[in-house]
Amino acid sequence: MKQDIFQAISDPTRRAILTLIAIQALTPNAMAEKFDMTRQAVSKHIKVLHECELIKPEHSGREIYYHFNAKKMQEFDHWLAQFRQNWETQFNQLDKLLTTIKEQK
Amino acid sequence: MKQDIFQAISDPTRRAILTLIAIQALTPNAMAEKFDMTRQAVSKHIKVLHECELIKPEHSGREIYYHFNAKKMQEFDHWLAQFRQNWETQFNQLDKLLTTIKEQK
DNA sequence: TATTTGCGCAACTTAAAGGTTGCATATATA
DNA sequence: TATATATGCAACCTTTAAGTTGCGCAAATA
Repeated sequence: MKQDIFQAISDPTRRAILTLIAIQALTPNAMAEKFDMTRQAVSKHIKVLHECELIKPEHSGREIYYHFNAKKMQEFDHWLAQFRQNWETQFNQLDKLLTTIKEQK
Repeated sequence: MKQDIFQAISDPTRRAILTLIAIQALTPNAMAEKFDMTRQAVSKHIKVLHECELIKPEHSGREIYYHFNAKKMQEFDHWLAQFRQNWETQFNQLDKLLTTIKEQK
């Protein structure tokens, strides 16, 4: 099944993996040591992250180092962009309101 | 159950609702007309979005207009921030590589 | 070569999530 | 006041997702 990037980051364990990976590439075993679950469980999360290209494997003998794919993470940024103007507007309106209250004093 | 903002946006229907709401506040019925599902199904999505404060209700008689809460959406932006530096770095490295290749020609 | 180690795949269990229908409540309108 | 409309809540069904155990394969090592 083709994974969805939004669904991929909805899981807290996967978000933790991404945070780890963003600092340094790790093998599945290395990741599993950080979490209170079996290696296979972590491996399933890796599969999800890999399928939606949030991480990239680098083979080194029988070990696999997974790297963070920042480019893919930018898809969020693009999705968020549609709301960015929205919250800037809301804050400008808040500023106006605060200024008005100030002037009334 | 306290809803998680990441889990809330993982659903495509809820993302569509947010996109609609960001432009204009809507009632549950108005939203339901946009989707191919029952009003109750949409209502459950509204409940999820409301519990994690991504939308805010405004009562008007027997109708309820739900507004987009941009401030809450910024939580994503903050989470993304930890990766932003990361992808900027990766792109700088790409720039360096391209420059090197150019110079070799 | 025999054995250990790192990894992925498959089958299974359990919990959660998205959808439905039905019903209760509050407001608007005839 | 009687009726229609807008909404939320509860019960139920079905699918999916997260976790487990067990197994097979490839690479490193004794």
